[in-house]
Amino acid sequence: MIRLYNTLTRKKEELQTLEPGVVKLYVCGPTVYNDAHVGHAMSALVFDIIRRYLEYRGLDVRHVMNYTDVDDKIINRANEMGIDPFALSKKYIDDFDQNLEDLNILPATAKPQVSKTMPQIIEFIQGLIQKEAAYAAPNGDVYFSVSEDEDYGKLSGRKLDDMQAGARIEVEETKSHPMDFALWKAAKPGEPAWDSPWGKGRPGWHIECSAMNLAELGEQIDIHGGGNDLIFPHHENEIAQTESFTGKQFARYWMHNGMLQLGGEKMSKSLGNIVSIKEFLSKRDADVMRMLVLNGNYRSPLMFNEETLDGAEKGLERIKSALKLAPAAAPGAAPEALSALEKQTAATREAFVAAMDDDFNAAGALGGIFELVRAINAARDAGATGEQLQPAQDAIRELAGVFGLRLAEKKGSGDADKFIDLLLEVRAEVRAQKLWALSDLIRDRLKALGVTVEDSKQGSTWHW
RNA sequence: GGCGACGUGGCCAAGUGGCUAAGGCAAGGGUCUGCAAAACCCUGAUCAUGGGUUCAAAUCCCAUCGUCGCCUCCA
Repeated sequence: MIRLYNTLTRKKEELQTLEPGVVKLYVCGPTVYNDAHVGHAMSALVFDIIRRYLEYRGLDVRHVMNYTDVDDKIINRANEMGIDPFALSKKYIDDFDQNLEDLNILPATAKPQVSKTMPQIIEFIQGLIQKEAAYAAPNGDVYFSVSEDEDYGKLSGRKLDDMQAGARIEVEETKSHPMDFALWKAAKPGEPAWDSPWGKGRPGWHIECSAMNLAELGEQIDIHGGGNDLIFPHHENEIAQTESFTGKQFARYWMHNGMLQLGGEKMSKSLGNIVSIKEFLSKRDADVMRMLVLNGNYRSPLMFNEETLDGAEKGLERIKSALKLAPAAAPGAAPEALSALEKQTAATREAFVAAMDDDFNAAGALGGIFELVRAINAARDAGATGEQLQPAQDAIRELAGVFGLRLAEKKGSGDADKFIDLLLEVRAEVRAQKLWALSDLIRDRLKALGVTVEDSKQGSTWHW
């Protein structure tokens, strides 16, 4: 039984899907006007891990992630750069797709864009007007009427009366309630615009997700996800729109990831404390970012700094250490040692599922994996053969695979490999003659170049 | 000011009523090694603070302090 924390009810609930064996998952994607940063990566990783786990548990996941490609920021930036807004958004959509691939994130099964969903958006707005949940203002704007919505505020736990007190002073005259939000914005000169019953214009931010959800997944979905900074107003408004339109419950479960913290505050474009995904990947392996996410709780803030990244990277190395082969001459481990390894393998598998079933507790599941790592390394030290280690190592690969970890060996510039091999061959001769000073010099100089040499009775190995 | 989440060893963090409070990183000691590295073994927290409920609380309730997010665009 899979349980997950539902923002709507503030409780963990059992996952019961609308259709047996199928999970309809919608995750809010980025507004594409700039390089995506590691905060976006966190969100994408969280839901990738969730998706992979649901699939591991035998569920068919229909995963939709949208691109917001019509927006003030895109238009402004394109104008600044003197280029077409669609050329700009296209570039950043391609970039983001590449970022996701580099991070080993499975592509969504559908990736709708606002600019390609315009008829459905207009139809949606018309429907809301017909139901008197929305109204067109004289200037060509269309607003959603929050006071017509009985349970507005249920996701974020806000009440309209409370919010009015803090509402901005400069309320637009055309709104009948200060909290009403735009479904359609009348075109201003120089902006991309589409024809509509209310004149030329473009959609507001929230309506696109409601319309794309409806178009891709239908009136009701299982899980709606996104960063917790979207709870209000974005997700609140999505609920208001869709439920007013369909008269049915929209998403059954709302899942929100915590914010990535850089220097004690949320990483965001507006604060300017950004590390782009591209920049991150030029310095560290994609697995490191994933480890960082796995070691935390997806709902909590995630500390992103050199110390936590180093910890994640070392932890990753530790998991990889379990995959090292047994020496060819291994004599075989004693029966007690082998049964301990078998026991731990089974225990780790069991702990993994138990932890992940409980609101995707990856950190707990990871703990079990590390215990198996220790058991494997201990068995190898105790003389286990490759064949004896195999089942446990397969379990590591399998479970790490569910997490989306690649566990690939670090790669240097491939051309150097055969020269390093050659150097170590020569060094082996030097060592045979017990010329330790020279042997150590080679090892130290290689270390300075990023190559780590490890000596053992069976010979020397190296890695980047 | 309002709403929400949270505060576990130096750092990251699991655990939400009851066996010895997981695990990773860092640190120290040891085994192995010519020396290192890797691996393995060993060492440390009574759970922000103060009350309360209970036979029993890190785990429930109240208060205080602190951190973060949202209330404007944001993953």
